[in-house]
Amino acid sequence: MSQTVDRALSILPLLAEGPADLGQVADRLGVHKSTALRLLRTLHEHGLVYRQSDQRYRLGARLFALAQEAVENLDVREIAHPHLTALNEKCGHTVHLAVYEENEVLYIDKVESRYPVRMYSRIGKPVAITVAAVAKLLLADLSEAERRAIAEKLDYPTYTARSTPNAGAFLKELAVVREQGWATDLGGHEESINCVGAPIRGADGRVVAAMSVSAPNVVVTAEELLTLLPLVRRTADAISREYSGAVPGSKEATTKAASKEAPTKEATSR
Amino acid sequence: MSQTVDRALSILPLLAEGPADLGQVADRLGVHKSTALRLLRTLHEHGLVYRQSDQRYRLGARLFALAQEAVENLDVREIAHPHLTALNEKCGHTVHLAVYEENEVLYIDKVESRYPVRMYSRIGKPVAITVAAVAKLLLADLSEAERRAIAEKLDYPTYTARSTPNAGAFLKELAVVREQGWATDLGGHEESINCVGAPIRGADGRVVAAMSVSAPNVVVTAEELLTLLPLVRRTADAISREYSGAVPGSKEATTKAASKEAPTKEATSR
DNA sequence: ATGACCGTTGCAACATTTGCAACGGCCTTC
DNA sequence: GAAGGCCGTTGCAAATGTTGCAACGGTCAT
Repeated sequence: MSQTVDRALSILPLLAEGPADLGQVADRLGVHKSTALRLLRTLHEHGLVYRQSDQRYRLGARLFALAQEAVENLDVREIAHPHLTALNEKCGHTVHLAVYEENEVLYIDKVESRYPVRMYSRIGKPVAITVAAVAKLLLADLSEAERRAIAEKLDYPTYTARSTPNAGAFLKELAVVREQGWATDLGGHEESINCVGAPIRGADGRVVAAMSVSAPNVVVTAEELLTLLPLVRRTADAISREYSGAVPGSKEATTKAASKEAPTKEATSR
Repeated sequence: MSQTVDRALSILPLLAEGPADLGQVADRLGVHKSTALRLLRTLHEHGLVYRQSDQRYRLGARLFALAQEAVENLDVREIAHPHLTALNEKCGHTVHLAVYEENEVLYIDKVESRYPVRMYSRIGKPVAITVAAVAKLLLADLSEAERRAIAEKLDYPTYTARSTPNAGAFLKELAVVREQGWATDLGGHEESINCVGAPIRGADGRVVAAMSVSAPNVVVTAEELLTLLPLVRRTADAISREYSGAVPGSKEATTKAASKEAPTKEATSR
């Protein structure tokens, strides 16, 4: 819609691939060097882009700060986190939390099977959408039209022999997941890894996030992992309750945002 | 420099505070709703902004994906290398760069005491983890639980009389290193070789790599080598700064001459 | 049903952005 | 050591893209 901004923002994914100099940026944007320079300068002023000592550009620290702030503002994550760590302490395996947004499923939290986390670097990663348990859970909650539209657009990579092969199989699987209220990924992404997952629902009953427990074959068999299902579902339900029940006030789930939002209007400065 | 882009980017930190609707964004930008709408649309197309079901805008998913990708493609070695060679030219000794990975510490770069190097044959080699300065630096940053777990599992070969003898001594040494922010290896690996090292930290303050300067006794005594410590630390800090990217608002004092940095943000029109 | 609020769109005037050409620094090459 | 090439940078005029306005349609509360 806005050409200038569009060009400027196109620089970001370009730089995410690796550092680039002015000429490269200008070329890939299809604009003059001078134009690219001005865009980069503006990005630089906002800290989204950083200039290294060899004069090449790369993504800047502010971007990470923004991403982190955004993650923290996702209140599902805030509420879920203690439950996830508790679950991890009980079963010892890796626990994931994911949300659906704009045709993507992303991990927004993770508790490693050992360490107490802080790995902000790992979260934010797009999920293997056609096979992951959390992805199935999140997509299964969409309307049939949406599900079909998305299923058609997806690629179906054959990670393993058990990967979802095509749109038809995927839609069928989603229907099953939708019906039973939980999902698995048994070696569909990596041959030796199994997952069981359950949905987290908001006050209106819609799925707002999904969680899963993952473990390698060599530690527990798929059958053993499935025995954790009740525990996983109970945890997910506990999160759901807390998530939907926490806000006594108005309509929806935007908990703390509403509290200090309304009065501010002039309060900004520079 | 570019007004349009400048406005669009100003929306991001605004949204980081919490979700906002079109009117709020327009007000705080000081522009018309229609203008704000078009900017938001462009941001939305690029996934930097997400529109929740109540029509308000939030920071979007691609922000995470970008940060994630950037982190993965961030090459410490690439950034560090010029600094390492510069240090080598100043002091003449061998300079090492190492990272921790999967219970191992590996050299990932090395500048020989003479030649400008391309000795990639040596790098990739596991480090004597119980004695090397870089190993101490990398392990010292782990959580106490992790440190202990690793210390227990390690062997403590007696390379020399000064080698770290056992887990207890190692943990104690790690505590010291963690506290003082630098490390040494005085004849712990080879009787006649001394090292001083310093950590390289990422944007979140965690140690992502470690560097050290090594020299044989016959060239410089341990005391003389220690006089290089400030230089080593300064180099490591410079690499850290460059690795994490610049801080947005303030001035930056990274490398050589900050020749023409004058144009502050006041230069804008109106 | 009425009014208010909010997001959205087409349009014309305007300001902003764009590409160009030229400069200066740095490095390699002859 | 000079010549040539490469890269980032700047001022300028043309023109393209952006802006604010006014009006529309939808939703919600009165």
